[in-house]
Amino acid sequence: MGNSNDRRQPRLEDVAALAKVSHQTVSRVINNHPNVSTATRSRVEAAIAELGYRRNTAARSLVTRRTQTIGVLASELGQYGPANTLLGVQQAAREAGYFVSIAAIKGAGAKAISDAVRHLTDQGADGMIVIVPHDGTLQVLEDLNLDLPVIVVGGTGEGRLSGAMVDQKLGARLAVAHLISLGHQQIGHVSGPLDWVDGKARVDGWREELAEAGLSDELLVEGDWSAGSGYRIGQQLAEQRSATAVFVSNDQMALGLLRAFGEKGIRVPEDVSLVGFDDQPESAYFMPPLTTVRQDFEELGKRCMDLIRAQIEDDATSGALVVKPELVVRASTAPRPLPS
Amino acid sequence: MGNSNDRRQPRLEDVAALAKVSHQTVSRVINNHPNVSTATRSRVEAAIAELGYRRNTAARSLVTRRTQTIGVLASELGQYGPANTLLGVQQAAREAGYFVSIAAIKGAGAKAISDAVRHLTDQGADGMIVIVPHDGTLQVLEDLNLDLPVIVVGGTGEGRLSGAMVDQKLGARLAVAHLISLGHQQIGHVSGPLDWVDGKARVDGWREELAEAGLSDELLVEGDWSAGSGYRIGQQLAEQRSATAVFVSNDQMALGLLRAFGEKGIRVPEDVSLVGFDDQPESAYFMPPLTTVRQDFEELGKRCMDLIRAQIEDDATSGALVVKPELVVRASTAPRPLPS
DNA sequence: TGGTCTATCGTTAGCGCTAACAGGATCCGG
DNA sequence: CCGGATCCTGTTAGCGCTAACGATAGACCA
Repeated sequence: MGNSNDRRQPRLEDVAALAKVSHQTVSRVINNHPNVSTATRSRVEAAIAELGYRRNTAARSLVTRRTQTIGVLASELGQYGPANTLLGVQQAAREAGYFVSIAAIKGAGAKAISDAVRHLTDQGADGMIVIVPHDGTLQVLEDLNLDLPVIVVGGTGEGRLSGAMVDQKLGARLAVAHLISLGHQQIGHVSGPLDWVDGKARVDGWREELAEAGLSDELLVEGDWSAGSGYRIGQQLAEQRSATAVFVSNDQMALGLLRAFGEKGIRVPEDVSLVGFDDQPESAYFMPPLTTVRQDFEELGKRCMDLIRAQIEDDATSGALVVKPELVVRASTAPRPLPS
Repeated sequence: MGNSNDRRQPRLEDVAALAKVSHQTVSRVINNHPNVSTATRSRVEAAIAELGYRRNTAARSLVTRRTQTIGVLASELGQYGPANTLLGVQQAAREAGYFVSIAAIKGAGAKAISDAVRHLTDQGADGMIVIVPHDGTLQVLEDLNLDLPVIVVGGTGEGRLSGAMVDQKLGARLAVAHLISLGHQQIGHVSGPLDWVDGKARVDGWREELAEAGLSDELLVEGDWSAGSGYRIGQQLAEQRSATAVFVSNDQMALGLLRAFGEKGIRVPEDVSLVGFDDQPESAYFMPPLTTVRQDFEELGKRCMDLIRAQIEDDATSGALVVKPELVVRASTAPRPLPS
């Protein structure tokens, strides 16, 4: 069907020949250089369209020393948050004419990270976005001392590595404030791993809000983000029965708690109120539907892309770095039960 | 710290000078050409190590006309299945020395698809893996008439587009056979959208297994994969009370059904048995823990990568294309309740 | 009218690499 | 001791593009 001539893809030269100009003029048209007359410009554009010319990225990269590629270093890509952040990055990247190359890692070992980083730099990535929200990662990255722009999703801004983030502390405070407003006084927290930046930030938010209300922050248990850990912790909490409300650091663990409570005959929200974090699509269909804190991961990804583009292109402008989370009240929270 | 001289990255020439050979010999060492003496090879390798030389991908691509990049076209990347498939692809790719570039699309419009494809080909991808399990996608892709290897995840093998797949029909039959073995005779099915290849295949499996057992296949309702659709359908089914068991085409919808049934006072599994599909990590913590069909998405991704590599490198060998699913029995299925 | 300036276009070189060929050394059988 | 085969290495050209500079023509002012 496609009448392919000898040469596979047309080159600048071919377009130039057809438009009766030099290949350099064609290059100028493509790159929107100013000094091209309207007449030749349209003649060239016609030739480009006729031949279906597409610029060869490798050749361009070779001379410009830019690959127009953003490397994304990610772990836990199977999870809702990271996957959607990647989605946001990708969308913003494509709109800006960048390619997105990914390197996934399992765990957060120094070698795994440096291997992945090397993989991305081997490809000549112009910048790197890191979606590995583990404390250790930041250290490893700093030690690698890379000479390309690096943006860390959820980066704290401390050290050299900056990034965009959802205001985790605020999210936690929203959740706790909601519980307090319902009259709860014993408010526990099932946290994520404390060596994850987000996990720690949510603990801090929980603490601060409690402190301001003069409430105790003793009921803290550390989970590992998984529903399984939520389940095990839920079983413990069910035994103790010390809290009337629990702020859980993500929706999966909240699901685990829900099941553990259900098995022990503890009703949610009648006996204990529960607030999660993330607002995955499924959370609205838990039993009961989960009150939780929504994070806009896609927006987060977009902001990161904007940031790194600003760094690469040396553009001073850049949008807000902090995305605001939002409390979504559903049916897993209720006023504090009367002490009986 | 890093004593960076004038030139940013060392080139072949620099290595050659240090090792006192020609740049071509260095190239031979890097590419493992046979005709290099052991002495010079080790001398070159030492020089490479000393300078920290890394081959320039753009330059190599320019001359070899290979980018060592696999483009992944994906939709629904936020979902468990696609995200984990991507993970598998990425792992296998990195091991094989390939880069993975992604293009995500929303929906399955012809324009969105062709834009994404163009984006990937613009980068010079050597091959493309498509994780858009929508019927229409296949047609659009065929019409684009691409001249690079394309592998479709879950591809049926019909038409020109081949791919690796999990045996969906088998998975459905496993689920239904399990229900039949428990004595159920009215076995309904909540399917995915019927214009999705996987959705249709699971319907077929459900039908076939029922037919072999001489049971009716009238109880079919079409969902849209979301928990919300499962919830709405569950409400309907609760009214009808015609089935004693339901095979649901994915775990999210099963979650929706679970909640609808719970609200209507229908107990699972005492009144109705439920089987899902996918086995997401959370499914073990549903109430009750969900019996479901496990798919190994990562393995699927790996197989696809193997396949496309074989096509690119013109290697005849290739592993099995069909990944076997596996029934995971938990607590959402029980023997048929005695008719009362 | 002549000179300078500007807008437009062409020519040349080179980014870093691999393919293709060329050349020298070594080895072997006759 | 010589011809060719074999192994190793170097030289040359070119992949497709952009940057830098050169060249030309018209505009504009003194």
